[in-house]
Amino acid sequence: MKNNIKLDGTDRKILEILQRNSNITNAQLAKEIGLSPAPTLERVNKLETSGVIKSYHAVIDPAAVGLGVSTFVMASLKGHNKENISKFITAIKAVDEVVECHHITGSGDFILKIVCADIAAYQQLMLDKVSNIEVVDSLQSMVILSTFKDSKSLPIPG
Amino acid sequence: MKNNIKLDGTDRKILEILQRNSNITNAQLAKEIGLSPAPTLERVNKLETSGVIKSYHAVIDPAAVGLGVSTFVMASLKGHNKENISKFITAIKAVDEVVECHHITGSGDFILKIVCADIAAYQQLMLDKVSNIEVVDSLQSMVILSTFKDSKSLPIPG
DNA sequence: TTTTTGGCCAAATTTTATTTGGAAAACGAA
DNA sequence: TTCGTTTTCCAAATAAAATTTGGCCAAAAA
Repeated sequence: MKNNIKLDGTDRKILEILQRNSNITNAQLAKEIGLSPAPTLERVNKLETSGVIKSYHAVIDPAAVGLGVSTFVMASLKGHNKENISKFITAIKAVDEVVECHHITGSGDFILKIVCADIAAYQQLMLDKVSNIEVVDSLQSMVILSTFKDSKSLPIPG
Repeated sequence: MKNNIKLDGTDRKILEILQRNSNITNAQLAKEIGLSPAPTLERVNKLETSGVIKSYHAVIDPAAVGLGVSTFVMASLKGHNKENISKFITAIKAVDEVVECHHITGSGDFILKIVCADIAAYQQLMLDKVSNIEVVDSLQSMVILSTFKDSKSLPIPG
């Protein structure tokens, strides 16, 4: 649903809270925004069906499940035409370890975020599943040494 | 809690499902993993208190709330010493529009992800809040043209 | 001014989470 | 193997939460 929904201050409060913690009960949410549960729920439902809220997710600790290496990779393609881009995207979508893929301005064409177990697994992955893609020209990896901020909250404009 | 928790196949199924959709009911989750609700809930609670599941979040559509510009920014600092890094991080953490900040290997020192309303707001933000930071040497922006993959699911190793 | 609309609340109802007690399987030690 | 211990599970009862309902009130439209 792509209604041009109008958000008021209460809606923005709801969005801020649910971005920070979506496991809050409706009753608690209602208290925090200063409404009773019924209209609170109605607003949340409207935000969901209108597409403002897209989805809800658990965030897991990568280290706790054996994922020790995260990287950003800048990828350039051999040609910048639609067909090559399409081939690249199709190939990338099939790789679970590639958790993000953005088309960007600047020297590279794409930036990827990749998560895997360790450096050995990373090397194997790049060789087998990324360098491999025929339309890929060059790749430049940046390994994440540590993450200082990873906010799940977008800054909703006033 | 940082117990060295052992995950079995059922735990991994739970994590996969909750990463994809954390709004599922416990009863439905139980059905999908092939257990009854009681042990399912017990497992989820254990995953939460052991720190494997860190948090739960709603994801909102940036465009729907008036956020039209997302970028990655590579930032180099004037010196790579602890004090400068610390100053940079403190400054960056105070900027809501900077949703991610990672220390990386390679030419730049940090990569940031920034989200804001439009190019004008982005320029203003960079001038006022980022270029400004005294320890910042150089900045290179990459504007996201489109996003083809933004998975909220980490690939949990078998 | 009257009507309509939208947003709200309190309370009833339905659904879901959570607890409980105990059965079966898995495991370890003797 | 055998006995005790621990772990994991289930069904059913209970508690908590979501959701629906009906109606009130205020703001906007006619």
